Order: sequence, then structure tokens, then C-alpha cells
Amino acid sequence: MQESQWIREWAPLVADDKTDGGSQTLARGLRALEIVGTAESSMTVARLGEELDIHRSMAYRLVKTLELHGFIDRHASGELTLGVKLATLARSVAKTLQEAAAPELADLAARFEMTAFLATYDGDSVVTLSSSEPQNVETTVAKRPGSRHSIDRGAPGKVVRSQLDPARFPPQSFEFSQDEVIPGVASIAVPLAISGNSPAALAVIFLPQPIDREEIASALAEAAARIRRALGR
Amino acid sequence: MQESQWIREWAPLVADDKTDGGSQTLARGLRALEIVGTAESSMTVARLGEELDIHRSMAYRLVKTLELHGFIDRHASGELTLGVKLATLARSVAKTLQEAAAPELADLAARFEMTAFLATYDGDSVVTLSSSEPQNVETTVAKRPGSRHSIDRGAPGKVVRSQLDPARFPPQSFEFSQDEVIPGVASIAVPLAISGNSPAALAVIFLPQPIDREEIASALAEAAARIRRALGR
DNA sequence: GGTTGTGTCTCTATAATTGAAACAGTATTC
DNA sequence: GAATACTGTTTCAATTATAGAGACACAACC
Repeated sequence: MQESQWIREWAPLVADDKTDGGSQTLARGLRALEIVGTAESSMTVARLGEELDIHRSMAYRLVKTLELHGFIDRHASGELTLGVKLATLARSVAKTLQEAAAPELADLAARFEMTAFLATYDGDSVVTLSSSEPQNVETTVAKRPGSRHSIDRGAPGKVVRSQLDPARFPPQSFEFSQDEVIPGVASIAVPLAISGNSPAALAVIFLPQPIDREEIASALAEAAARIRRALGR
Repeated sequence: MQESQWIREWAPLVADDKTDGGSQTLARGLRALEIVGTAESSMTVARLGEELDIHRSMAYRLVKTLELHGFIDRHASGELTLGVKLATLARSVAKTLQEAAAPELADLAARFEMTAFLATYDGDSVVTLSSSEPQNVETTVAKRPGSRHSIDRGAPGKVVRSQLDPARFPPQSFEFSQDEVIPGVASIAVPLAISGNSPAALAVIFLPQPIDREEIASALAEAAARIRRALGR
């Protein structure tokens, strides 16, 4: 199988109206999931219809099917939320990522005596997927999986932004930040393209100390390459 | 002229063709996600077609749309895996659950000086979603979010089993276990129906001590009711 | 009361789906 | 190395499933 056979062209980050060859109904259902998941106020069938620019009856049918498969929960009040099935499915992809990244994270943590972590983005925030703290070290910086902060700050945020919008944020080989997220804490991050349209970053976080940024950055890049290889990309 | 009426004999799909009123195409796409997520060996477009009992061309179109929206990743080798988008969406539902359960968990932990936690199931294991440890107590039992063990052991496992298979495991008002998961550790659990088809359990875990099981169980049940109310069910 | 807004169902034209066939590569044979 | 047997991919026509409109019941709100 040849990679060039598969033409990948995702210029837009969101709003994929062009249903070239794919299924339109499926696309609408998936967009419904995204809308329900990222809704700030309470989402309902009627509002979903407006959001998707389709009839209420159509939105109703989509929700019906999504609920039947456990992807959406409908509360007694009529409010829509994402179903627990999504959490179950996500456990699968999270496990795959973690298994591929775990040895590299542990290696980085032990080698530089820093906390290493893998992060992706969701909406406009950076989310930590998994992390590894160094052993036998007096003080470390904890980076809990699931924790998130604005995409505007920190080295991982810069990396993610450069993947999302290369024009405005030219990609660098690595990014460095200090005192941007937490005062007195610095981090170095490199890009990790684990998926075509889901940017991610591999990074270390540490208390300020004399370090060789290039050395750490190249180690991160090598680890990122190994992770990507372990994932079969 | 050739009579090319392609005979549509809907094969005896076990129980998956319950598309009453909903969208059939969407249902197929969602089933594709489940199949890819729970595939033991490597999944491919052709195999997905066989699994869904549809033509390769149709499976290809489904995958195309699913990939365009980030729900599926296609590796260079042609292997299909769930996309990172699912992980980010799942974070939303997890956050909702945690926000609703956090105050109740903290209250239970403080009141009984035990670690309280919320668990659901995935496959055949019990997964801890969130937990709260008591403050100002010398020794507690830690229950990390994300940790899992077999559904066959422990009070939360019993509760989940009774929700999954009420015939074989008659539901009780509460369940108790000791030395089943970790020697010297006991737990009490009650059911928490947060979603129609996703059972969950609210529980406390503690070191053996003289306690009033019924008192704890009723407190758990009341907390579960409040959580369910907070979720709008 | 009336009004506005839900969610839900039935109906029908039409648009989108879908199966087949064909093409193009690749892996796996002989 | 040619031939075979797989993939993934695209095109096309037949027709099926879809999607919009409308109507209904029920709440909430003024």
C-alpha cells in the first residue's frame, strides 16, 4: 500500500462542508456530536437543528439514532449531553496512545529528571493525555492527565498553535516557555503528529535550572519519532 | 436488457437493525466506530465492510467521512484506529460527571473518613472515574482515576454486574466486599444510573473497622440520588 | 384565554445513498 | 518475472432512504 494513494487535504480546521464522496448523513451526525460536546449552554433538539441548519424533525432523527447507540444522553429536561459510550470508546484510543508513549515518557523523565508528558488540544485549550514523573528526585512538577490550560500559553500551546495555523505561527523545531502557565515553571515541547488533524505535543516541564535546550529538544524529537513509529504512522 | 435488480435480502442481522425512525446511515457509521474500537486484530476497510455486511465501496465512504471528522485515523499501512477526536470529546462527558459528583464525593469522604469514588465499566473491567480522599486522616486507601480491575471482584463490580445482567445477578440496595480486590481492604457500593445503557457505581473504600453498613449504604444512596438530580435525570 | 415553544409522527418528492463494475496499485503466489 | 489475488478508489445508474413540510399533543410563559 502506498501512502501517496491517499490524498490528504484538510485545509480548514473546522466546518467541513464539502462531503466529497463521503456520507452526508453521517457527517451531520458527527457534527452533531461535536456541537453537543462543545456546547457552552444547554443543548436541545431544536437548538441543534438551528446549529446544523436543518429541520427540527431531522435533528430529532439524528439524536434518536445517536441516543440509541449510546453516543448521546437525553435528560428528562430535554437537555442533550454526550453519552458515556464515548468515554468507553475513548478509553481504547487513550490506551493505545499511552502504551506507545509510556516507555518514551519514562525514559525522558529518568534521563533529564523532569516530568515528561504528552498533550493534545481540545477547543482552545491544551489537554494533558499522559505523563511520567522522575523517580528518586526531591522535587518535581506534577502534570496530571486531564489537566488543561489555555492554548495561548506554554510551550506545548505554542507547538499546537503552530500545527493548527502554520501561517500565523511558523513551526519551530522546538518551543520553550517559562512563567507562562505557572510562575517559576518552564517547559520545552516538540510537535508530535499522531494524527492528521489532531495536533499533539511531547514535552518536559521543570523548575528553572541550567540546562541545554537543544540537547533536550533533540531528545524529545527522537522520542516523538519513536512514538510515531510505534503507532504505525 | 439485463434485469439487474440487485436483490436486497436483509440478512438475519442479529439485533442491530433496530433503526426505527432513525437514520440508517448514521447507525452504520456509529457501528463502524464501535467495531474499530473493539477490534482485537488490525482493522481495515475491507474487513470493516465484511463486519458491517456492506460493500467495500460503502465501507470506504463511511471511513472517509469518519476520518474527515477526526473520529478515525488511517495509518500508512491501511490500518484503522479510533481518532484522537474521540478522546477530546470524551473529556467533555468525563468533566460533566466529575463536576456533578465532586461535592458529593468530598462530602462522603469527610463524613465517613473514607475514600469515596465513582466507577463505571469498560469491557469486563471496572474503571474509576473520579475519587475523593478524606483530609486530616492518618491512613487512607488511594483510588486513582483511571485505575481498573476485573468486574468479577469488589463491591462496585457486583453493582455493575447486577445492572448489566439483572437476571443472573439480582440487584441489591447495596453491595459489600472485603479482601476481594486488595487484601485487607473493604468497600461498599450502590448503583448510580447516570445513563440508560451505561451502568455506574458510587462507593467508598476503607480499611476494616467497626462500621454500620446500612448507615453508609443509605448515605451513598442519597448521594447517588443527588448526583443523578444534578445531572438532570 | 392566547401564544410560543417544544418534541414527535406521518407523508411524499426528491435527493442522496448504494451496489456493481471497473481501474489502479500492491502483495503474493507460481 | 508474469500471473494471480488481494487491496483501495472512483464512476454510474437505480432506487432507496432521506429530509422537509406540515400537523399534532403537550408545556411553559405572558
